[in-house]
Amino acid sequence: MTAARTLTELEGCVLGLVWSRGPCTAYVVRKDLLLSASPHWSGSAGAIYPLMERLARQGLIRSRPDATGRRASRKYVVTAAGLAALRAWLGPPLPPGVVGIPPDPLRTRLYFLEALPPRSRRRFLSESERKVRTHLARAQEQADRGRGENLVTFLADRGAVLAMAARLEWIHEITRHLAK
Amino acid sequence: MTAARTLTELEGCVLGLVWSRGPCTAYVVRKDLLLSASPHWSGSAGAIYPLMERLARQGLIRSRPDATGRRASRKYVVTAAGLAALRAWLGPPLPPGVVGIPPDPLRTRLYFLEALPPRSRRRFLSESERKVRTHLARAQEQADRGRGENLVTFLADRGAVLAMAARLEWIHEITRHLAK
DNA sequence: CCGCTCATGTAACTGGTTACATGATTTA
DNA sequence: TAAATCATGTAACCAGTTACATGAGCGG
Repeated sequence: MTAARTLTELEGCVLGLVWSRGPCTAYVVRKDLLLSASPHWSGSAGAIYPLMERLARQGLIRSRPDATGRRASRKYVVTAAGLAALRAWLGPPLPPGVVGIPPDPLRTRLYFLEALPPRSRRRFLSESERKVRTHLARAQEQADRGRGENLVTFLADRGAVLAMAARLEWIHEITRHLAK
Repeated sequence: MTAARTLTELEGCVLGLVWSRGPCTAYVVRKDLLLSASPHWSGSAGAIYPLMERLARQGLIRSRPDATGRRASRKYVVTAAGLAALRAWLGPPLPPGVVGIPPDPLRTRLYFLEALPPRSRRRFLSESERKVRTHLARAQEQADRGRGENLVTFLADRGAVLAMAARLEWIHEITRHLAK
């Protein structure tokens, strides 16, 4: 257990997943990320396995060999130090990177919309509209599915729904302004 | 000019900035990122200078020595190949990473809210509310400032405003549900 | 002239991606 | 039993961060 570093987003998230899943393998955590509604979480093996070793070496999670399978496998649990680190990562206090304007690759691109010829511009907007609408519907389904289960998870999923709904409204606003 | 890779978000953004600023130094680009409303763009020198060299080596931007100063300095412009690469990066087509649910570190944390003791939970929410509100106001100001200038820039800034407004609404929703 | 900020970098480090390897388990 | 998928990794690479260096111009 070396000196406490500040956790990256992925580290904090993985620590949180191990906390919420109880004793679980690295693959369970990985799957959660792979199946996440947001494409942001890649859940690549090359990220997860070394990361969890790292957390274990720092004493934030502990592993014991998994008896059930024939193959080498370990189940992880969060230690007391791990819970403290998770809480510190969660905040409060909430740093600017957490509460400030979040990144949005679609917004980033929009700043340079005029670099596209008019025809592509229109296609950019119509395709955005269509695809964002689709992803919004998917987010809505996910939230509805988890409605009865865990309230906090449902509320977190609602965040994605509201974010996508706002994005869709925004695209409509843009289209109106640029149609003239 | 080696074979075309797909650009990273930062590369695409920098290419776009050089395109929109006309001939400009690396520092001008860097400043734009440093002064950006979103904490996502760090604009660290160690990222920008090598990145722009990279783009130059690929023939996407071209530099000529800047005559005005005594010190070594170069101004960059986008080449024809650079404009093509910029347009390809902008899309359409828009990949899932661009139109899908964007990352939000606050939402990520919310999934694990129950790992906090009740008192911290309430502080987490009240601090979120307060800080998101502040950042929303700042985003609003930025949009208002650019209102008369460039329409597209204004509309892009509006995206940040709407995203933050949605976040604020979301926090209120959470607070209502958890107060009971 | 001294110190401060501007401006242009560089070097070391590191977290995450991509691609590969491989044994175990299931399915056709 | 052959093929596909599950599950657990590993190795090379790379983009971006942190921290440092350094000269130019400017305000006192």
